[in-house]
Amino acid sequence: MTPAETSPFTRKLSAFVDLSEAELAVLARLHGRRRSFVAGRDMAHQGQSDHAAYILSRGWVCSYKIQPDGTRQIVDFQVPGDFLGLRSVLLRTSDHSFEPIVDIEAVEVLASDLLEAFAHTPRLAAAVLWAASRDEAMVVEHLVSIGRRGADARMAHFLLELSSRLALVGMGSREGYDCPLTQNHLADTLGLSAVHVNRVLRQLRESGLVTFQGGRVSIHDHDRLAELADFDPAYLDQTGPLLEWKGRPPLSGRQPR
Amino acid sequence: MTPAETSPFTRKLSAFVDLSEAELAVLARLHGRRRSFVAGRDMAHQGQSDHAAYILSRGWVCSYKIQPDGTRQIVDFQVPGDFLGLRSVLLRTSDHSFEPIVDIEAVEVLASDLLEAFAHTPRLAAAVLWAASRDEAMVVEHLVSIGRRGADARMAHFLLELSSRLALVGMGSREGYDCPLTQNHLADTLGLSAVHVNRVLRQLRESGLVTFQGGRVSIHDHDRLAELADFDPAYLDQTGPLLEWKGRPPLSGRQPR
DNA sequence: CGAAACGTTGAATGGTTTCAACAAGAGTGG
DNA sequence: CCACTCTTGTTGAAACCATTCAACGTTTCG
Repeated sequence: MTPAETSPFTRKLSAFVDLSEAELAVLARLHGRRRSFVAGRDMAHQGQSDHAAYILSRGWVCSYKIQPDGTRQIVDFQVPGDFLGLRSVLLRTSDHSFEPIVDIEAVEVLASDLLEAFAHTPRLAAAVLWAASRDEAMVVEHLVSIGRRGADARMAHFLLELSSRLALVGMGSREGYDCPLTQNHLADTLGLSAVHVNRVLRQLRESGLVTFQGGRVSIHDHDRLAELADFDPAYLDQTGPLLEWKGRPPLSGRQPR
Repeated sequence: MTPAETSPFTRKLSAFVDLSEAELAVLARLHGRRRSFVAGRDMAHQGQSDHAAYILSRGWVCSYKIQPDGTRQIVDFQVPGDFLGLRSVLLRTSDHSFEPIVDIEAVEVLASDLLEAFAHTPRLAAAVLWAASRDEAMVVEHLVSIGRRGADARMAHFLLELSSRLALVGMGSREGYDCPLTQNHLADTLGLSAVHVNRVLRQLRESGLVTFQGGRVSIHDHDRLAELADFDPAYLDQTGPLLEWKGRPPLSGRQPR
């Protein structure tokens, strides 16, 4: 399989864990029914338990929580190659909602198939567990961002994180990437008002750091941006899971860049 | 075993999952070497990989991240009965540091023992996984708090969450609990300055909602406090993990209060 | 074409931080 | 035992960052 044919999901896992032919085959068989969802309409509601999990193949999704007063906080985003609702499947609880940012395509993964695959291919289980752990690390970094960084650093950090994530699945580079988010999405993500997001973006643009316009993020000065954001991609680049699985040798990861 | 003899950890798990005698026995055997740590000195440093996990039996710990500019963000707290460094063990990565708030006592859990127990007692694995998932839900709620709640609501929410968690292991009630945190801890937790924490506490006290003084949290008006905080304990009270483990019947949880 | 969502900008308001000063208690060493 | 320091808590005043309100331009879409 050439890289062009591999799914973003396979591509992401392969970047960190050397999977064997057999394991790749199990991964391929895992892919079930293709499903589409239209932008804006929720996929699952807060509290509702939906037993389906998906691997996102095209489009962007955000997961968020709404408060009684109407304000919302976006917890994180899923881009192609990311798991969606993994915890809902494993634990039958879904404590937040999912909204497709644009029309999306996803492959359904049945809980039974997943557990079956895990049982036969422990390294695959470890790889998926690693991906879940990486997601959690992103939420923690998000928490730090909102708690202890100013609005400009928050924005810079967020845009850089997206850059790294998208580059991993071949959807962007150090120079920039396409991004379907509105300023409202950014506001709900960063804990700011939409108005202030606009001002911060202007300031970053006028400083020659980044431009966020017309669905495109153009990074003009990656280094100064990373410095402003205090961005250390270590939490994204961790060498794969070193979990030893009952006597088997630990998974070998590739060297992070 | 009478409740008085059970460890806080067992007590916590039992509150959500009906464990059999055999499973309880495995749990008890899991308990390894007792270790103590003194207040203030870090248990493990950011980035350093320490393969030990612990179950906290006495005292409080916080996990946090420090930024280059010296500010820190506390991600969450561990109280008796909580796991400590579970992810470090499973994935050999530790992306934040642990600081004992007071002198603590913890039981070491070896990764090998844990995986062994999981293999023989899948329901135990599910129970621990459930606990980990609950921790993650708390981090998400924390994120929402910092992102979308005012300082007073944040404080109220945090104090109420602690109340629920401590009540579960018999260390507090609706009326209050002992709390060794300083106002600095609160500030680093809630993303506020220490000075402002002081003002917020005064305001809450003068409104007759809650008093935080001399290592004691006294909740005077639980209902009004919960309303201010927009506190919905659902994310803490979830009925246990419903994970079906390869054909076995799902775990039965007790009814949440 | 009209409506609705998104983006943009100014001015006023306000929540939070910073700076500064001081009080109280704990721990330290002379 | 006392001075000394360090941490924690407390309060006031000024400065600042971010929000709110309001108005308007632009684009999209039915």
